[in-house]
Amino acid sequence: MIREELQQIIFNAIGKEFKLSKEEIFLEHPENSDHGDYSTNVALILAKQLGKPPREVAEEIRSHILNTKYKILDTSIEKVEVAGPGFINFFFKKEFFLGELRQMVEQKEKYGSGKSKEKIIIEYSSPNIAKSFGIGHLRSTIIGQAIYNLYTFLGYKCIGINYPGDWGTPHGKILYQLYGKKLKGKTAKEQKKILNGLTIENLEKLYVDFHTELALNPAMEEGARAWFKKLEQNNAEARAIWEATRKISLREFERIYDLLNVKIDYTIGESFFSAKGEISPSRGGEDKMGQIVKEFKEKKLARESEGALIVPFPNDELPPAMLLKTDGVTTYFTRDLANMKYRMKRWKPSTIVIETGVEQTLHFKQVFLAARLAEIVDNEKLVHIAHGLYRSKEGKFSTRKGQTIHLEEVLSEAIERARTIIEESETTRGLSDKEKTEVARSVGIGGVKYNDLSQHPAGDIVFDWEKILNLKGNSGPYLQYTYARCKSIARKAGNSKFQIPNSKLQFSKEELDILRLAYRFPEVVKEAAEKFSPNVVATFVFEVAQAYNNFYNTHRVLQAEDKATKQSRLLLTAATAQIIKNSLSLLGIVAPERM
RNA sequence: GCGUUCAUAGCUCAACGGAUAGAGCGCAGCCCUGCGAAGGCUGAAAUCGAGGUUCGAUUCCUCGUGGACGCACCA
Repeated sequence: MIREELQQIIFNAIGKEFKLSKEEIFLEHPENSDHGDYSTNVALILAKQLGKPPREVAEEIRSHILNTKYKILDTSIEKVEVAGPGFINFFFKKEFFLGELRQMVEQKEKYGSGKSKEKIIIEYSSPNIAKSFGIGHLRSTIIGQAIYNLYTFLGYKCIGINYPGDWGTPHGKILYQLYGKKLKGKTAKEQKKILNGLTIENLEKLYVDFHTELALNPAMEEGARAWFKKLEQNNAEARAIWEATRKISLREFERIYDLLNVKIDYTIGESFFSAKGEISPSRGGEDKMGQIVKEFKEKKLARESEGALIVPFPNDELPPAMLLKTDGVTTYFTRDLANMKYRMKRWKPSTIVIETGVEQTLHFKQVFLAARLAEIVDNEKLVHIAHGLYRSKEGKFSTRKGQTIHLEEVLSEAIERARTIIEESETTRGLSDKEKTEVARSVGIGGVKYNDLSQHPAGDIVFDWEKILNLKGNSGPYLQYTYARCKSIARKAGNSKFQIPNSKLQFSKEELDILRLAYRFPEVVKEAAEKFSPNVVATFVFEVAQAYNNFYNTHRVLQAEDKATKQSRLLLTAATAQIIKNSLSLLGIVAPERM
């Protein structure tokens, strides 16, 4: 990667006595192209240490670079300049851009990919059983999937895990409601029939009703707890109802994942760790929670407090976390530790990434620290990606009050809007009804995904129908449209082979703008992965598309002035299409050839 | 009360301590007898407040203001 090569030659020039590692050498793309393609401020930093004027230091670095026989000086670099207070600016040769262009069209979907051999676990999605898939779970699902795609692209062996909430007291509530309202007094056979006919909406309504009715009848709380206890004790009836609700939910989630083009390698829910052996013998259900409690006791990391078993942290770095409640029941802290232990043992990853909402930040700090104290993990990297929440203009959505915005509703609405535009558009005239349906799906869903992924994961997202369904401006459809436009031109040109234009060819400003962006794709991917921020890719690809559209509106491709120009513009068009397609693919967005 | 985090244009968001703070929506105007107008161009419009560190601060530190999230028997 060109960026790394530049860092290397600067590193060689500044000498090892300065405390800057190669990776710390700051290189930016100046906004103003007069300042070059890359710019570094190292001279400004070193000037302080040396007590010399910054420009003088910059000049020294510059001549050191120019006086060393680097290959890229011949092949790629036009000039190196010292500018302003002491920036060193690098300008690229046309040959460099042409070389990158060639790689884009030759390497296609491999352009920018990496060869890491590390293993990384990514936990994402993790919806709750017996609730419909809300807009809130969209974030974890698609951010997690994008991270998965990014790391896979960089060569990592990724293990994607869905960790659904299929255990705990909320399930007691569902059981209580189901039994009391639908199953009471029925024979086993009748019950089975009723359970088979249930939908996710039924379950969700029961859950919401539970909380409204609870206000009038506080005894329900006790009833729910009793049902959960039955479940824990392997009561056959409780188990049958629970299994049924779980099955309904998982089937529903599969449908959504399919719609979203999300692929998850393993679904291992909370019950896997919580339920005792008898419940899930086929899944090796030994008492994983008990083992954790035992281990923490033996290592003297846990102590009793007010009747509960807690894990205090050294120097009160974090508030204590609870392993066992006063009634002896484990908590989700215990569960996540068991989870960590299980994953370390089964996969031996170098990194574990967990993607959840921000509200769990403290919890995962506690889990990670406790896991280190207990040596469940060693040098492995533990990362919690905490995404902000979807909220309405009024505040947070509450499942309990039934305010959830159903993802499916959003998706159908988006698909419908896309369909309307497709019907009006002339560009899709030749498409069959089936193809139009397919395109509407890609565009509608792509828009919803892009709306989410283009924002920094950490921030909250204000849910706005108009924005999420927007098909114009900085949106998924804008990118898809630009891609389809490029493809259309290629089709009209007969998809002829490209000849790499010779370096005498002059590029217009608009063409250079695209070239100066497109080659950054590999470093953008790397940065997005390192920061666990898919929005870095989104911002980048939007800029590329903008640059292309600007070019498109100022120059002709098919009717270019001469043959050589036409060739180079076709090449540029093909490369742009490739960059857009690769970027969208990392974001999990489909790029239709026509729309 | 304590902790974490955020505050950028009317709205929704970018910006790795760097050069003139970028976009989108919306608003005002312009551009298809030429490759896809789901497009392009032009314009108005912003760093919460007060200090500090720095050659240079939206970015780092302190204080204040306002919001979000969390702080042991929900996950």
